[in-house]
Amino acid sequence: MSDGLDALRAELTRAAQSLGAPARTEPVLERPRDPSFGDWATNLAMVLAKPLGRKPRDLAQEIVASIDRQAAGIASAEIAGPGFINFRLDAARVAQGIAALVAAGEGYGRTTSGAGRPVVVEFVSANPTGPLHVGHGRQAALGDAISSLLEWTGWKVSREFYYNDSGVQIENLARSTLARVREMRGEPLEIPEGGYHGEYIKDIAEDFLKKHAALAEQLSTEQTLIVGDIFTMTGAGTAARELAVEMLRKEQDADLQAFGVKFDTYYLESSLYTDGRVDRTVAALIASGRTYEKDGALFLRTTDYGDDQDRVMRKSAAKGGTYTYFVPDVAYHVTKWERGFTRAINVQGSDHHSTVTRVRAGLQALGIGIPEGYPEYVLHQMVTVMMGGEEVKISKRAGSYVTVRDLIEWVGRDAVRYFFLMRKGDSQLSFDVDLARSQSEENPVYYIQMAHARLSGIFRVGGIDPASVDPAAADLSVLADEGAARFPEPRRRRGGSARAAPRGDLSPRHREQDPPLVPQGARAQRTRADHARPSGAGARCAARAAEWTVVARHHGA
RNA sequence: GCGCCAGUAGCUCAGUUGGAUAGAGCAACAGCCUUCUAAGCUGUGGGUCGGGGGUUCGAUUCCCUCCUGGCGCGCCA
Repeated sequence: MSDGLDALRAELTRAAQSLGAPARTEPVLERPRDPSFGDWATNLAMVLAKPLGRKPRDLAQEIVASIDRQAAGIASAEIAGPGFINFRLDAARVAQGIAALVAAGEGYGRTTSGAGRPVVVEFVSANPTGPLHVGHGRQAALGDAISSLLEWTGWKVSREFYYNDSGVQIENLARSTLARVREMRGEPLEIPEGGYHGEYIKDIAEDFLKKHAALAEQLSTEQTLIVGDIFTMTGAGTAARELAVEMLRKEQDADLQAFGVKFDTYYLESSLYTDGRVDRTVAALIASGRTYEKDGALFLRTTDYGDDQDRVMRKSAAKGGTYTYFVPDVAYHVTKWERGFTRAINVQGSDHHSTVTRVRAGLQALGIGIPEGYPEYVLHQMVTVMMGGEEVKISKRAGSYVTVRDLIEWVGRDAVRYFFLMRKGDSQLSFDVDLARSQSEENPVYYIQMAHARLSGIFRVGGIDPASVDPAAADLSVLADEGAARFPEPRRRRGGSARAAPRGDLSPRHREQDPPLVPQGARAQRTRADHARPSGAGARCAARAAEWTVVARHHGA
């Protein structure tokens, strides 16, 4: 998409070339720190000073003299500071941008830079061992926003959820369920070590009693509870596991639906075992010569790829002889590559950051042409939930942690998503439930909602249908602040001082300086009225709403 | 002890590839408004950019070091 500055760039490039600049010189345009300097600025003269061996300000003089203002679409060019050149855009050019914005409607700002290339974004990827917690919520918000941004810029995005439905956690889930079943049959409750204490396990146990009465009967007379991993457990263990995983997957799906997140694909870790991919991956890694056996365990030389120690792939017989977590994860990422995803992004909590090196090392050791930085990781810091000035840690249903569902019930879906995107992932996030619920200007969500409500109110009172406004018939030159036309670039706030206000600011203070309103037909008149009458409040609302939207998207990136 | 992330106004946070006088919201203070939704409007004050070195014409930004907080350092996931 053109940002309307191509003509200016072309003029600058031409001017630079005529001064003898290196062939690949590309003029960089940026927003001046202080809007009173102008709309755009370039440091071109300073960049050229060194290669040309001349003073920046002299070069700036010649560049300015050389530019064809008409062709570049600018009203003025001024030299400032050590050699910056400040530009003011031509009002007609700005109006063109606004007309283009209105014409493009909701599609404004879309680009095709992704060129339809495939990318898989993996996020949430919870164990099916309980309801989603707040960390999953942050991932869901981030992952979904990243996916939307990629779609917006022309990528073919697949949102993927990886189910860790194998391994020790699932064994614990099955054992916890059976412990609850026995409790319901009158035996003392003994939740196994590493087991799950949440209320939801009781629901599963109840279902188990209904569907597997015979197994439950048998269970109560057994002296020893099931042993072995998910591949060797039988009878009640298998039944409990299958039932629990099924119920919890349904529950997680319901949570995600309530959160408004939809996945394109769900990938089951267990399938990597059943279809032989894990074994094939291990065989390929052994064949690569990057593995060795020690103390009865199989190691991968991850230190060859920057890890601080080699990692166990297959545990020794004494520890069960199973594969460690990252082995199926490597096999899983091979499938992403083989499914044609030349780009893969994983959204995870920073508590998993130690797996990054391991997975990448495994993929490199395979030597099948996967790039070194594959997959990309977006790691986010931890979330704490605050209510009444204190940290909340307990959820009624999950027991030991606050769930996504809790947050949605407390403050609503949109507010939850907004609060998760409000901070960049690198920062720890304190989720203030009271703030998210409050109807005050301190709550950004409420602020945005009010902006929309007030704008709608203005149209309603004015008896105007916004859709009926024809920008082609309107005098857009009254809208000389080009801020809105620069979407999706994050808008720089213009500060509170009068000096900083751009030309044609629609605040009351500036209105009297605006050009007189000359009717050009009823429609045009109404269009101006739409924008001019609300003046300070309306324009500011719109600008702020746009800012928040852009800021939210920006943070999502 | 090692690795990753963070530390910017009273509070919560932005700050793009190294660039001009480091910004916003809220809070504080002053003035104004009481006809369109008062989320009032306008203005003012407020900073050793965690500390100290270094590179550079120029550092919140890059490098080194120290301090503080979070997370991770398992044949757990």
